[in-house]
Amino acid sequence: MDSTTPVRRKITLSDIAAGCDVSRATVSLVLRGSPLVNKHTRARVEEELRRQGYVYNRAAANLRRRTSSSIALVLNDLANPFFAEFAAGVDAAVGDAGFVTLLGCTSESSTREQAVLGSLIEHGPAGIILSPAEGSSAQQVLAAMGAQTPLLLFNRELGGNLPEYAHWDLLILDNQRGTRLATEHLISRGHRHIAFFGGHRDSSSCRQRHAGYAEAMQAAGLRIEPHWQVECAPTRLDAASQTAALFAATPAPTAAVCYNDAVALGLMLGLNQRGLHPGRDFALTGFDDIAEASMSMPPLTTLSTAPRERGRQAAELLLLRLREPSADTRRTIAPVKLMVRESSCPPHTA
Amino acid sequence: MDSTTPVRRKITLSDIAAGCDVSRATVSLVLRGSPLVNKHTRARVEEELRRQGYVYNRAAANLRRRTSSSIALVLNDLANPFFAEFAAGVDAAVGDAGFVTLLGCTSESSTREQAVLGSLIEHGPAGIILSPAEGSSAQQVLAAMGAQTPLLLFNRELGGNLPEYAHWDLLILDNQRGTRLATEHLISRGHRHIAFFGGHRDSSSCRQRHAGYAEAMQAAGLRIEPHWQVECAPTRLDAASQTAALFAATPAPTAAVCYNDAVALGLMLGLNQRGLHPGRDFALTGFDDIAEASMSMPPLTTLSTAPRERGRQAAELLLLRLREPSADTRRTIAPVKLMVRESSCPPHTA
DNA sequence: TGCTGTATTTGGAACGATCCAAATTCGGAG
DNA sequence: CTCCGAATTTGGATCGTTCCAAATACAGCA
Repeated sequence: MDSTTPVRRKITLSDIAAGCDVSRATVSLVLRGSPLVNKHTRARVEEELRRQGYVYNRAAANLRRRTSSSIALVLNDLANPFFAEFAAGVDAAVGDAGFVTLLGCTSESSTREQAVLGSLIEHGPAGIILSPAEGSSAQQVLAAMGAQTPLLLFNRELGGNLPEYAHWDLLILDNQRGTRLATEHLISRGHRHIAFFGGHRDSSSCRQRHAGYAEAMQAAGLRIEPHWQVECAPTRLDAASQTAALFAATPAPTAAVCYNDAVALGLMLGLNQRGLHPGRDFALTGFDDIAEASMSMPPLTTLSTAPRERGRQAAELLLLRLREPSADTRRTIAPVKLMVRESSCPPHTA
Repeated sequence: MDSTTPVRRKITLSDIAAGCDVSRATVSLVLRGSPLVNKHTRARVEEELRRQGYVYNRAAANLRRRTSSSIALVLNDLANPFFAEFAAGVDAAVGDAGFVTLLGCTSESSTREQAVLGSLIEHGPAGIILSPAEGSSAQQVLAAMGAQTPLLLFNRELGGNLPEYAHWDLLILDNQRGTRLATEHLISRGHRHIAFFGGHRDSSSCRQRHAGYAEAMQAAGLRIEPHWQVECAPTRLDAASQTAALFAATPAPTAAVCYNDAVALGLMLGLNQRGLHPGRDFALTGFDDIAEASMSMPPLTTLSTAPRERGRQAAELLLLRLREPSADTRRTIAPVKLMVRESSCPPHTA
């Protein structure tokens, strides 16, 4: 039975052991590259492994060794390019560390999140990376996954207060500093009437981004008109349709700090529909630096978050925790970088 | 020790059995909802499960039952929104079927693909969904994963000839019909000079899309000038920079069928840079109908592929195969739908 | 040859669940 | 009471690997 022939039964250690007349223990040692085995024996065993087309059964090994070789990744929205890039980064780092990624999507539903966590936890991952669904709470998450498995929270903090014994690390973007930089940049270009556009006030990242904007405005002694603060879903479509709200009263803003790139691109669309040229008649900034940001018309000034890099970082933080299970809880705030492009022009009237 | 207290050792069946004075077998029956156990016993056991905060060890169960509860998903490029949506669809369907998704990204490298497959196969997935990296061959894939595990190929066919005993199903888009429809549409709008823009000729999907274009042109008795066929990487950036090639000789095309949406959006950019207004001075079509297609300026005429739906479909095809391991190999060609939008205007001169 | 120390090899008991055949309990019917 | 069949429960083997203590092989040396 050579390696190109399909076999019915799965080949196990015992098959190999029997095939070259050694014990299972010896074969196991060969598989793990132990220096204990004789060179000659090793060669014979390796030949037999190839010959029978053996595949290692990691689940059985994990059971015996009481270890795990997987990391669970639970995302609120994989279809979002930001999270897709993030996932790619996580998977790369997880793979490099010899683990495998268990994926779960929650579609922004905390009910589904509980179900997904419950299902993944039964597969005994070494740790979990979770980007929580909107409105999911610490109690819910704890109930679904227990306190045994290390957790790294990404992107959002959880509602409710988490139990002190759960070692839950955190990795978030420096949202507040990001929008502060963007706002300061617009101010330095001469804008005085600056809006904050998009996002939902009940998400922690939106609150933080709004805070950065408000901070910069206040520091510059600039007043914020109520109609300059427009909420909308973080999608292009909704952003475009909310554009009118910015111009519903006077004074109209001459620039807007947008919740994220999708919103900013939608706002561009809405501006165009009103006959305004973004980057000439109206300045705006985004957040995320998604692939399209540099390719839009005009190219979008935004904050680069390097999602793939964040993915690697998240995985590495979790792996660190696995190595030191009782180390202090880490709160990591990833820097963001202002990418100045043409959308953040000076005011048209200036 | 109540459920909110962190525990050191993992709770097993035996702990529960000991805790309420029944045998392990009985607890196992309760866990699986067997009708054999007495109502009263069941209640006692369930109470104890809650009390000790038991988590099912699916790996151990799988070992004993010689089953698997995971599906591996191996993608050439997760950062691409098309595949991200696809992955979300796969994960949803896989989850609904009670399986869990094992993720692997190959970054379009067939070497990495082998490594990823080799690592995933050790976790014993019930089946694999693979969107092959460019240039990966049937022999390579077979060597990495063996012939035991059912495989569903998505999106691309493999180079080399696969062994007849491997039951490898296939799900691809109706690429050729898609571009044929797009080309016919442009012809019906009055275009005669139509280019095929973007993609690499060594990918099977690009060849199929080109074939659809050529078929429609030939059917309409239209000649194809050599400089109307421009290759470029399927990215906005490269597409934009290759725009000039279309106008390098006369007659210049008045329209282009693009390899995909990313290329089409890049071409729009390139046209703008040359002072041409896409959708007025030049018509173009894309492929994929990514989220931005309907939001671009002008909105892009393209072929809808419903990637999330394709993900569900892929998962379901694989699950079907699991149920009937020796059924005939299936080759599924998913329909695409022409979405007519403003980018496919009639010729400017007309 | 016998002895010692190092190099290799090995049986059998885990890991945490499930299967299965056999044992036990239970509620009537006779 | 006793006996029978149905309802419940159970011990022990098993899945494929690793661990561990103990067995064996092999050299070199006196």
